[in-house]
Amino acid sequence: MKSKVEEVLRAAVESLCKSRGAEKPGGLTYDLQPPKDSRHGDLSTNISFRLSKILRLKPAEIAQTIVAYIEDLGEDSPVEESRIAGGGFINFRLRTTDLGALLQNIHKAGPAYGCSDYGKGKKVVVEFVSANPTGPLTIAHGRQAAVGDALCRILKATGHEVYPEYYLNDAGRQMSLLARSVWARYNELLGIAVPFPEDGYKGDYIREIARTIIEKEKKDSLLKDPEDKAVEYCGQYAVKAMMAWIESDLAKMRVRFDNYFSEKTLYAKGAVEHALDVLRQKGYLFESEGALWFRSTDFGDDKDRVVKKSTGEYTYLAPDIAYHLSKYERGYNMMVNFWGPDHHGYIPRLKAACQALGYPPEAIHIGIVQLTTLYREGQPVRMSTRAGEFVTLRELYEEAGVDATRFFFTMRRQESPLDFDLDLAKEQSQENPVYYLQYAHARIASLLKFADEKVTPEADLALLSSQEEIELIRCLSQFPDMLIAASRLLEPYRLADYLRQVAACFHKFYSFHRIVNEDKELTKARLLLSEATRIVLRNGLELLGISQPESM
RNA sequence: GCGCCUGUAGCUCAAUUGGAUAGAGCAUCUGCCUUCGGAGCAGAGGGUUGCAGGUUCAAGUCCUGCCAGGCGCGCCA
Repeated sequence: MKSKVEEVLRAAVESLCKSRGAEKPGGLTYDLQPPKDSRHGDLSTNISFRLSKILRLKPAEIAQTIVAYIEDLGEDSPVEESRIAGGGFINFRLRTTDLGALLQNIHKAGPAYGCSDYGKGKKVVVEFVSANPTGPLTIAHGRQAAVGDALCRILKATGHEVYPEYYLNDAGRQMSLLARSVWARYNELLGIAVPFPEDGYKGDYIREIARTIIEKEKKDSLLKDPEDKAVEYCGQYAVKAMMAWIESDLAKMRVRFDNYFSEKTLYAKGAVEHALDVLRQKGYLFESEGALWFRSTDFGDDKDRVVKKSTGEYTYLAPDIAYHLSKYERGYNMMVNFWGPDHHGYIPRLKAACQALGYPPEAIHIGIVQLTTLYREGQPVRMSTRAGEFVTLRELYEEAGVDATRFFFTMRRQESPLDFDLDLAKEQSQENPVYYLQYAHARIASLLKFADEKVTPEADLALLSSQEEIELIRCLSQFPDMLIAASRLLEPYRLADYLRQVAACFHKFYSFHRIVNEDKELTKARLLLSEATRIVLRNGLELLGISQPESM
């Protein structure tokens, strides 16, 4: 529908330009969108304002010419009415027959309604969570998981080829720290004193892992090995155990990854040296003070960065560059990373590295998912990683439920910090926004069951003429465009917000109008509208990873 | 000190990226159940968008300067 209006608008502008003897302006940008206030119409454009500079005419005059052109089309015009308001905005009201046809399309498309080919040709790797396997997932990771996964689902629905990926830091200093922590606990449990590493991991789960090693490996068998071998074994065992834990949390949260990309394999394949070679060949590496540097300032970073220390060791950046080169080499033409806020200073240097490797800057998206503060009885819940006593993601979803947890995590723009009200999330009542959506879905499901009549697309949709009905249809019509916006801006919260609107429109419609009534034709039309609403709610909730109950 | 982010109703947040009278939820108050699910609906109050300038047809949004808060600033990961 929108595209038809767009076409007509373009033709009108062309004719206007011709009559003024002006060139058709090439880089003209303008909006054609549903207005904030729906009383203005179904679609609204600011094109006259944009044209007025170029054509040196008053916006109102331009608007009049365009409206006249469209009105001359008569029956061929896709709009029923065009109006000028606010000094030059043009508001269009669509033909209601088109709105009715929309319901039939939704009915026909079913689960596919909302999908588009907007992202056609985009092969996108989405990297998120990527928590170090040195401890359980925290609620910070949980939010990244919910946001990242929802985004993957949305990107997929809008036609992107999507590859969710988890970067597994299974090498480097933190790994050896983990290994030595487990080793120390292992010995401790056997009554042997081994000094606990400074900055080691002190959580109880380390002791748990040590305990399982003792149980599985016949008590003290590790003691027979040379110590470095035993420590290495502890490390490997611990990573496996941690990842099993992490993966089971992710599965419970309905978060899917295609690939766990191991940092260790980068070293094994010589990928780090390879990546540095690529940079060296392009002239972005130099030596200074005995270290090897990457000239990231060529790409807007505020200082150059060391990639290989004077000791010969790599910095964290080096394998990361190699990892991102591998994304490039694996053929992805778009890259999305979600990181925690502690990494935000790291963005410029990695972006610089990606550009140096040849990624076009517009294909690189590195977003920050801000922290979550839990509230219980109005008080923030203290979290401290140092003491080893933190609220894990598991504790959270077991207490609040996966549906509420996922919804709360995604309902706000990800780059603003989130207050998570535990009491509210657990409440099975009107205040809880998750239930508001799910209730709407359940209500429709039960209604359709009650109606005892199959929903058919053959209905006289002109009968749906009340304000509440038209508002609802209009709301449903925006689903595909809304998903495209969420994709383009990489902001899943838009979907959460939109679904609340859908539910509100439906509840209003439901309380104003009796759906099953004596008028058979009207009943048919309203049932089709109800079913279309259910389809949008179902598809939308599915994209957020939230269940769609038939009854509650 | 330098850099980045944030500041919108009592609270938590929106505002289609420069568009029309700044909107939702919660909280407060007032109404609505003999009929399809009241986990719902209708209505009311609540704002100098941190402050002061500037840019233009149009500024919560852009530019400058202040004020307040958060984060980052290793040959750490």
